[in-house]
Amino acid sequence: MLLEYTILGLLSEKPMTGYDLKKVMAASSCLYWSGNNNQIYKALLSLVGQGCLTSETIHQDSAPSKKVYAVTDAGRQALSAWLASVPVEPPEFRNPFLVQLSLAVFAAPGRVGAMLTQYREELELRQAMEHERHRRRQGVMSWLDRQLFANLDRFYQAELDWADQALCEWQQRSEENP
Amino acid sequence: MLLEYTILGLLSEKPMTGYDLKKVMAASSCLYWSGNNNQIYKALLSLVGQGCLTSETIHQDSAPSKKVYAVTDAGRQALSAWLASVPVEPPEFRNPFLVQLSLAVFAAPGRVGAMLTQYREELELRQAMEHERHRRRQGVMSWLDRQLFANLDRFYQAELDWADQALCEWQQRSEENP
DNA sequence: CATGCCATGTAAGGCGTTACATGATTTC
DNA sequence: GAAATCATGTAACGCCTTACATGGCATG
Repeated sequence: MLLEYTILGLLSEKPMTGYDLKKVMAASSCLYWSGNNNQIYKALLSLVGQGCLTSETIHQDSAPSKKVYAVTDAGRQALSAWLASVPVEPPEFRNPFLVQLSLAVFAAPGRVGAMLTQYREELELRQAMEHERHRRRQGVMSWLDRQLFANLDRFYQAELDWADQALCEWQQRSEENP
Repeated sequence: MLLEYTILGLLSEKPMTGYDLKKVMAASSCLYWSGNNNQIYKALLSLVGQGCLTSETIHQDSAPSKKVYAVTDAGRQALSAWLASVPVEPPEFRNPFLVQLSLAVFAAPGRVGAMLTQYREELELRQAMEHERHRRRQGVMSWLDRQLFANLDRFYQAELDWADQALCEWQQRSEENP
């Protein structure tokens, strides 16, 4: 559902092919789908069937033919009707590391410190990658882009702060109960 | 995979039935599976097949028979081998609200303010629920429990702070470009 | 000569969810 | 008398992922 409306939204800005959509999704940090063919091409077909999109086939000489999709009035209406009706959804925060950590505390306490350190490093790496992406686009960031970046950055920062404190408390605990 | 090892971990603390596991998962905030029958009973069967669990059927007079599962030595070994070998996994943060917001900025800018406010309220509610759970268990919280709570709380707080700032910046922007 | 990009699509399967089915006992 | 708890399991389905298939063109 969300994916279909997302496609509708992306195509509202400018008509695109399925291949373009795939790249946009892969490049975005908030569009969390993998951007795989199966979903995108099926969704496009479905949206055309619902009258929300039109498709125009363009033949190219030095590349395979492509289908450019554009949003219809019905599509624009469907999108805004949906936006007006859906309740805001809560974020879902799935952290397999927390599960791993819980298991380790009982089954391999010796590894807890190393795991926390590794987690920290992983987070720092990802945060740095996001910062790099941000740096490169400086100047061409819209209000929305800035908010999306800020959201992700706060998330990473919160996790990093947590990891620091958890590691600190773990070391204290290890000294007390050796 | 993770689910199976999680079950192994939970049963390491004490033998339980599938029904018990379901309740433990539903009660946990870091065990993000819905705790549905289909997965749990299948996983238990699979783990028995792998020799990681034994099951003992217990007949009860005033309730249906139940199967109590316990971890074998092979199971304990499999768990610690896995813990020693898996790399720490990064958190996956899927926030459908960010997608909704992105769409709204273009397709329904008039709703953006209300959406941010609603998101804030939703977050506050969930944070309050977590605090309540925390308050009730005060005193019986292990180091791990405290860390898991702290992690979730930092997450909510980061989102709340973000929402505040986004709302503030949105209102400023609205005044500048009316 | 290999790799990668452009571009569309299909196939197979894993993971996860809700809902269904059963049936006795306890609680309001 | 209705609803929840205990307890195990099945069925159907949706979502999402990887991998496969095709084939020309460009780049190193």
